[in-house]
Parts: sequence; structure tokens; C-alpha cells
Amino acid sequence: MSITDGASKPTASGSPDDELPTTYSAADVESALYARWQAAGTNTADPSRVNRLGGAREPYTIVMPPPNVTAILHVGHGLNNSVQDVLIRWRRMAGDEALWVPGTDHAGIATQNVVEKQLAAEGTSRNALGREAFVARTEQFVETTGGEILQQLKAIGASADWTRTGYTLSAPLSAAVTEAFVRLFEEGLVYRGHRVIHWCPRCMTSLSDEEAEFNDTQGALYHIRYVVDGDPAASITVATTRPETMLGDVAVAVSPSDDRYAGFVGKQLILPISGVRIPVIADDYTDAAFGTGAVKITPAHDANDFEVGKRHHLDAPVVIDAEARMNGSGDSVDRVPPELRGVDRFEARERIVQMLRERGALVKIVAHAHSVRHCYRCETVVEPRLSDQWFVKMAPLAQPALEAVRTGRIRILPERWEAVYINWLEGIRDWNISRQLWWGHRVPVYYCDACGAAPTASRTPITQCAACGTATRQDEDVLDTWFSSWLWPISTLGWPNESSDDLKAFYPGDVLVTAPEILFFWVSRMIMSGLHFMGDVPYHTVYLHGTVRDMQHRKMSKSLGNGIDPMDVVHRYGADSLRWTMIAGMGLGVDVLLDPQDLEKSFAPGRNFLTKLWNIGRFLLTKVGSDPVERLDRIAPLSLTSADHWILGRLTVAIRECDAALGPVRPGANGRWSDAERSAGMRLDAYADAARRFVWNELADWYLEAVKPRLIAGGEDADVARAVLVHAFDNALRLLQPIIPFLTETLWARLPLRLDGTIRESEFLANAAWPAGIATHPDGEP
RNA sequence: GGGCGAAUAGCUCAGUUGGUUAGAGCACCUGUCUUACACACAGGGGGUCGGGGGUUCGAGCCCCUCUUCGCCCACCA
Repeated sequence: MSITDGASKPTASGSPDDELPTTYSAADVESALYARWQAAGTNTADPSRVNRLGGAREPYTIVMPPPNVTAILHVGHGLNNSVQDVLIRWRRMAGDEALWVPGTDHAGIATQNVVEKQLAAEGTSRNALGREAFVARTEQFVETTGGEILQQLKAIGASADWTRTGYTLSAPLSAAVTEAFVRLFEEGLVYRGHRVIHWCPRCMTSLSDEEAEFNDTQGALYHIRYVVDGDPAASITVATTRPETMLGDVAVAVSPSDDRYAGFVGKQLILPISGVRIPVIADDYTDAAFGTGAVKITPAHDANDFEVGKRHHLDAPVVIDAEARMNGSGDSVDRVPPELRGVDRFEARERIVQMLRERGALVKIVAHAHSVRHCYRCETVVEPRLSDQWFVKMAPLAQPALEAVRTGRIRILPERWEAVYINWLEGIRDWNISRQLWWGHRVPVYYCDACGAAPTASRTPITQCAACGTATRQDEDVLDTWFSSWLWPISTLGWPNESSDDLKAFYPGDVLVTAPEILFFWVSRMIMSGLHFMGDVPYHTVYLHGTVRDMQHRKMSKSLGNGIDPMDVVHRYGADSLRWTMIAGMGLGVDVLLDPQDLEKSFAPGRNFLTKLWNIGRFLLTKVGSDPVERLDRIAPLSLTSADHWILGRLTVAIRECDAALGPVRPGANGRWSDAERSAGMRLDAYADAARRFVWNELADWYLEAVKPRLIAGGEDADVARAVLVHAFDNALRLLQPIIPFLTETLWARLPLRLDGTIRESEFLANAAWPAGIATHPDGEP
């Protein structure tokens, strides 16, 4: 009989051929077993069983960070989802109604970029296709190839509730997006702003502050002399890292307290190359100690300069276009000399520097290290650009989110991230949510060009102007991907339908498991949206895990070629090995180092442990046999040997250690973490280690050896030994199920029955009870 | 510029409020195919806990300082 057969027909009727193969073959077991879990609905949560709806169980909810719909599983996903699955499986066994909501994210910019690349390869482009055809094409692409990652998650054993799989661009979740936008619009928290934003000239869209990442760059500080109008002997030298923007200068700002320039304030300077006259102004923005103490002010191409410009009522001439080429528009056309028009910004920089040099306006060039913002999707240097965008006013949303962490309704682990969270929220800036893309949720705002009525945000499409009856025009922009992500914990449960059973049963949820990188992008915004739209936090614990890196501590990435394909590991060592390695090897918030060059070295410990467990199982099933065993509580304590007492004591200790490592499940009755609880628990590595120690060092190395003669001798004492052995192993399998579900389930199905048939209270170990310690054997000493 | 983290055995890491000879896995050495397991078992070697200073009866753990890596944030013109 093969393992697969054995697993599919769990039986304790020990037929002679019912022997386990000498080696465990994960590949033969895992996918079939997963299918059986699926068929039995072990992962499916039922709101009617939840105490919030009159049921008997506590809910335990985790929402999966939705991977990009076009993503394929990488080892980071493997780590992230292994952690979530351990927690969910643990709580499911412990009697909670555990719900793990899976799904995918439409990933606006990322997906649009993928499809645009495909189109380019086909010799066409999105503009050639037009908006409607492009969106259709992308939808089709997502439909045919998207979501593969969800299948891969099943292969690593993720026990998510697939009946509730969400997708941010699905109809129900899109309705939630529209509802959220319109509500915020009506509350005055969404507004149209005219200001300098981050612009990616390759993606051709604006970006939020968070999407424009700083990269350290070795640049230069160009010192340029601006001569005073009417006094060629007098001049001010400005320092800039971006000389090409000088074409758009409208002033030079000096510090009001800078004596060097006091006499210049109010005078006019002549801008080299264009000859435009600009004033010298005094503004606190300028730091007299930096550079030359004089700053050129380019309101259209620098966010700070824009603010300075506003204070001094200066124009904001545009000299760089959307594709980052030198070009004026409207009144500013003449500011860009004909020979520079249409020239790329970096090429223009070289040429302008040369022109300045020729005119004697270039004083010097000094090497200067600074940080430059790049597009987080394509690495292109971001261009500050003056434009009209939709913003969310964040301060009113941030305040309750700040309080939630300060008062202990939410804890963030490791705790040090709480300071980072608080610091960010205290200095929060408004969120630019409009994107000049086609792939995403279209901004639900309608304009009437005919009568100029105020723009209307609407839950349903408006085709005719309410004021004048002419056809309206919908806003062309789509919303930031994260504007749908931040609703994920409520939208996947049915919001805005507040009578949804899922929402009532499973919200607020419990834990969010993710990497620190998206603390601002996502985690904090979900807290804000949960508090704002549902009046409660989406989770009480934020668990931030580390990053998977190679042996040189480099982040694993496709471009470096240092990645580990989790599916490769699954095929070679099994999902359980992968999971074990991740969970046992990862301290709280600590990076996991794995060697992509040597999978054997990285995953052998997990594989070895599984083999050990397998062999314990083989020993048990052959030596103990398949005859029913007595229930432990029916055995007179006096019949137990000191070895029996010892192993039962060790088991109790192991259970206690596992429980302690996993820690408090949820905050106390007032819904707030106490100081003591705040950092307790969630030590998955300590939990794995405690379970491993019991199984290997105590059960296998000691008790199994001690019990061999008794089993051989037979008689009543052999039956006692059999009962204790089965009890200990049964509990060991229960302790380990959350981490290595496949192997433990396979072995558990073959444990002999108890005399009263109670050993299997459930068809699956996945739904069996989490172990409880035995009160009569409180300590682990013999 | 501000903040945070890490530095413990050859490698990857544990060491919870300071308390007996500092631990695990892998690697290494010596035995052993002992009828569950050589992906194993029995035993063993190996660490001035980054440097310096301090508090204490006592410090890997607390304080100061330095060095080296890494991360986050920032209106580095």
C-alpha cells in the first residue's frame, strides 16, 4: 500500500500490508492531502459559529496581504504566508472560528507596466490601442494568467478560505472603493489640489510620497552666477543639483538674516541663457549655511520652491514636460530656447552646463552626495511636477490611528516599529490618490464642461449634468492601487454592506502579518480606514517579519538572480520542509538568511526533522501495533513507570512552552494590551524549537529507547507503555500540525484507535483539538 | 541631518525582567549499519559574548564611548 492510499483512507485496522514506507515522500502526499482538506472544507469559516452572531466560538481573522495578481510565488511570500498559516492553524485547533481571507491585488502601475511591455514587444502601445481596448486586454491577461500565485500558496499548504478569495478590482471590492471615495469626498476629506507632486515620466503618472523612494546618489552641486540687472559687477551665485530647472526660475531666495545678501533683496537678477529678470527675495526657507546661501526658486519643478513661490505670489512657469523633456507651455514657451526644446532633462543638463560655462556663468561644480527620488515600480528618477490631483486629507484620519497604538488597542511587533509608526503619523502629509493610468478604479467624479457646475462624486455613473442637462465627463484618472488595498480588511468581508454576516462575525480581525516595508503604504492606512469607516481597528496585532536574504545579506531579487524558488523547494524537500525552515529559523522581526547556491544546506535541517518524525511514526505503528490502546486517564497512576511519568511531564512542559511562545491570543477584556502582554508571544521559532526538542530529544532519544523492552516483554505493562506512547505522539503531532501540516496529518491518520474510539475526535488533525497539559503530571522531572 | 537595529562557537542564530561550568542547528573530530531513523545514534573539540570605560557582591544582559555593518525617516537647494 502506498502512502497516498493510506492517507486517503485513514484506517487503524492494521492489515499486515499496512506498513509505512521506509522513507517519506512529500510529493506523494501533499497535493492529494490538500485536495482532501479542500473537499472537507477544513479551511472554510462559518460566521454562524461565531459568538458575535450567537455561536459558541471566538473568531480569529487574518487577512492575507494580497499579492499582485501577476506575481508568482517567491520566497518572501513563502515566509509571509507560512507565518499566517501557522497562526491560523493553531487557532483553528484551539477552537476559534479561524478565517484567513486570501486574494490578489490588481496592482495598478505594476500590471499596466507588464501589459505595456507585452504590447511593446508586439510593436504596438497602449495609446495605439486606446483606453477601452487596453483595459480589456489587461483584464484578459489577468484572467488567463493572473492568480497563479494562489495555486502556489496551496502547494505550500496555506489553509486560507478560498471560498472568500478577494480581488481588488472585482465588482464588490470596486463598489467599496467608490463608496469610500464618495464618503470622503462628501466629508471634505477628499479634495482636488494644485501643487507639485512626484511624477514618473516613464509610467506617465503621479505618485504618492511613499511611492517615490529615496536612493542615495552621487551628484553634483552646480554653482551658477546670476548677475544683477543694471550692475554687471554685482552678482549672486546660486547652488543647485538640477541646473536644467534654471529655465523655470522666478526668483532667488536668501535668508532674511544673511548679511551677505541684505543689500540684494528686492533687486532684479538676469537669468543666464534666457535673459529673464527675476527678483531676489528673503525667505526663511533658505539655509544660509548651505551651498552659497542663495537658492534659485523654481515653483513648477520643486515642491519646496512651489511653497516659497506661493508665499511671494510668484508665477510657476513650466519648463519640463510630462515626458521629462525641456518644453515650456503657455506663457512659459519662450523660457526654453529653441535649441533645447524637446531635449531630455539629463541631456539638457549637460548642454545647459556647457552654455553656462561658455557665458562665464558657471562658477564651479562640486561633488555632492544626496538622495534622489525614484519611481518604486520602474526606478526612473521622479520629476517634481505641477499638476492637479486628488488628495486625501490625512490628519483627521491619522489621529485615531495614532491613538489606537498609543492606548494599546493595537500592538506592533517587534515593538520598536511602534515608534516609527507614531513618528510617521505625527508628520503625515496628504495622500495623492489619483494616477494618470488606465488600469485601476476610475475616479468617480463627474464634470459638466457646459455649465461649469461643481464636480460631483457619485456612487453611480452620472451621464447628464443635474444643472443643465448636458452630457457629463468622468474624471480620466484612476485611483492609487493602495486606495483599494487600504479597504481590504473591510471590503473582503462585505463592506459597505454593514449587515453582512462576515463583517459582523469577523470584523474587527486579529493579526496582520507583513514586512515592515509596507507599514506606511498599507498597514497604517488600513488602520485609518478601519477606524474611519467601521469605527474599529482592523486588527489588534501587527506582526512585522524580516526579509529573506542570501548569505551576503542581499535581498533576494529577480535582477540579482539570488532568489530561491519556493516551488523548487517544495518539489525537492516538500512544503513541510520549506515551512519548517522558515518558521524555525526566524526570530521575531529578524531577517532569514538562506543560501540560494546550496538548497541542501538551507533545507536539510527541516528535511531531517521530518524524516525523524516519520521514523518515530514507523516505529510506533510497527511496535505498538494497530490494536486499540487504553485511554490515559483510565490507567491507574500506580501502573505508570517513572519513565511514563517523566515523558508525560515533559509533554506538559512542552505544551506550556509552546503556548508561552505563541503568547496571548488577543488583548484583555477592555480591548487593550497591557504593558506585559504587549511584547509577549508570537515567537514562532521558540514554539517550533520547544516542539522539536520534545519530539526528538525526549520522546525519541529517551522514552522510545526506554520503552522498547517493555513492548517486547508484552503483558499489562506493555499496554501501559503503548497507551503512553500513543498519547505522547498524538500530542506531539497536534503541537506540530500548524508548522508541518502534511506530515503530521499523514501520521495522525494512522494512529491506533483508543479502546473507546475517542482518539480521533475529528476526521482531520487540522480540525482536531490543540493539546492541553495534564494536570496530574505538572513538572517534567522523572 | 534625525532615529532605529545588529555585532555571541567556522557558518546561521537563541539567550524573557543582570545570578550557578554561555546554548541550538549546520560544519568539524572519534566511534557505531544497536532489528524506527547513517537525513541516524553515542561521545567530543571549539566562544577574552565587536573594542574601551563604568555601575554592581555579580553583566552577554544595565550606563557611557568608540568601531563596523544594515534599516527607516527627512523641504541634502
